[in-house]
Amino acid sequence: MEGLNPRRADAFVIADPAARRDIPDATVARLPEYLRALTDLAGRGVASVSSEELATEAGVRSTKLRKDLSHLGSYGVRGVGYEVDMLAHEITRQLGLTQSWPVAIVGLGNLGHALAAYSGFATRGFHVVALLDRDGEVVGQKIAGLVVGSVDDLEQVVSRHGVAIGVIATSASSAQDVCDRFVAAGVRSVLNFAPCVLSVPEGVDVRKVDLATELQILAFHEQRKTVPARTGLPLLEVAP
Amino acid sequence: MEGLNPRRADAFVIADPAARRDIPDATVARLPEYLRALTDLAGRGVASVSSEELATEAGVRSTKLRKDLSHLGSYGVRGVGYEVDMLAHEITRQLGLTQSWPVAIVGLGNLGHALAAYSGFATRGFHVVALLDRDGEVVGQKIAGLVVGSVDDLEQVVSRHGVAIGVIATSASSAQDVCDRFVAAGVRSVLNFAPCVLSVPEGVDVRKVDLATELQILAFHEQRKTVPARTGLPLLEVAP
DNA sequence: GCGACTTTGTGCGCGCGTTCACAAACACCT
DNA sequence: AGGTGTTTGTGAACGCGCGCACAAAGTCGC
Repeated sequence: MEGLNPRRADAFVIADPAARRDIPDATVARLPEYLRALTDLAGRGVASVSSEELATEAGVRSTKLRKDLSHLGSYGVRGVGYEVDMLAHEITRQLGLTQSWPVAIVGLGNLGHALAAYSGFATRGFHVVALLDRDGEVVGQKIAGLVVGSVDDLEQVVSRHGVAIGVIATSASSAQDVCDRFVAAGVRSVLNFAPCVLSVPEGVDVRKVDLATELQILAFHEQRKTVPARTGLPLLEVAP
Repeated sequence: MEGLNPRRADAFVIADPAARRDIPDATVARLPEYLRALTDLAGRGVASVSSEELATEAGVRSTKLRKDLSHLGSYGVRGVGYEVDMLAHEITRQLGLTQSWPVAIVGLGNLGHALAAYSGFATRGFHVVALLDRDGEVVGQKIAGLVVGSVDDLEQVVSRHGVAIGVIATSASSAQDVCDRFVAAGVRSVLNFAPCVLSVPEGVDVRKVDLATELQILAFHEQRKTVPARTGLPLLEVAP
């Protein structure tokens, strides 16, 4: 695409148009969904999409999609749309998924077990390099093609495999300890499935996924649906 | 649990101070975390907390916590703090967790299996009433004390158990179909683990959890940390 | 080659959410 | 009782993100 629109100054690096401009967090959070939609479309043999179609596929409004994409640069063609492969590649690059990131999973209970076997990781830019557990019963077992190691070797595993992202699927009581050791070993990105808050130093990112939390948020809205006005009683109508 | 929060009320229920004021979405999303923190504290025997302590426990700033709580009413005592039990009960009530919600899980692959066995559901306001799968190989198996039923019986299961929340842990290709049947059967809250967008009619809430998405967001930031300036080429160094 | 049409990219206004600063309210001490 | 100290609750300012409206830029038909 560099060659298409370069009206001037070909002598200098035209590549990376708005390259390192900081991308809003809200946009970053949606890029994976766009990438997934694009991958779907590519799989169906679609070569080109309009922002309207892609937005529908990704579950957002087309204006929002276009504004999001504008932060990456100008990769569409007016009057036509976006080339699927090219846009997918660009988002892949922006997300840093041109390489596959090595991931370590600690805690192989029900959830950890499922994560280890989750194929979505491998197909979307990650590969699990190590499984660690505290329980001697679990250590040594083979899960999803990997032998579970002892959590005692965490530092060694991190440095040997260059683990970039640590996944914590332990109980809440062990999570902070595991997190501290990840951080001490140099890991600066953590995905936490334990229902607790992790404290980390500046420069370390933590994302939390709590299944019960999601259900509770749904419950809140569900309750408001099923009980339109609390009960029959005449609530005090405080006029503002 | 109905007995605790009786609909009736002797005409003058002063309780429900700012009762049905609409609570901002951002606040609702944090209430589960506050509840978890409070439950932790109660378990440790703490009877009273300041907003500062509770905020630390929940991973937010105290001002944000206080503003959030102010939307529920005035449950603190100035100069003292919040009574743990009372505040926990109030949040529980607001989230609609005074009752336990019946949940059905469809799709018992790795993830669905882990969800079925996840104890966090039971302890935090939900109980799994049914497990459904399409695969005849899986149907009939006993998982976490429940016999897996056929997805063909979905409608029947929903109405018999009064399923309020449907959890979709199928492949992306089956998710929309399962969702449609949930909705048709009267379910208005769906938690989707499949990597795809679900379209639902007005009045139905869908929350999506995508594990790969979370990792990809982390990868974006990780990349920006490890590659301060893109690659070897002489990028324009915009001095900050 | 030119006009009509389509679709992208973006400046602008608005609303929500977060943070700050401070008054209100309560406990405790003398 | 009154003064002091502590902590809550909230009005107000600020910043971010979303949606709208429209200009820019390309394609297509004739």
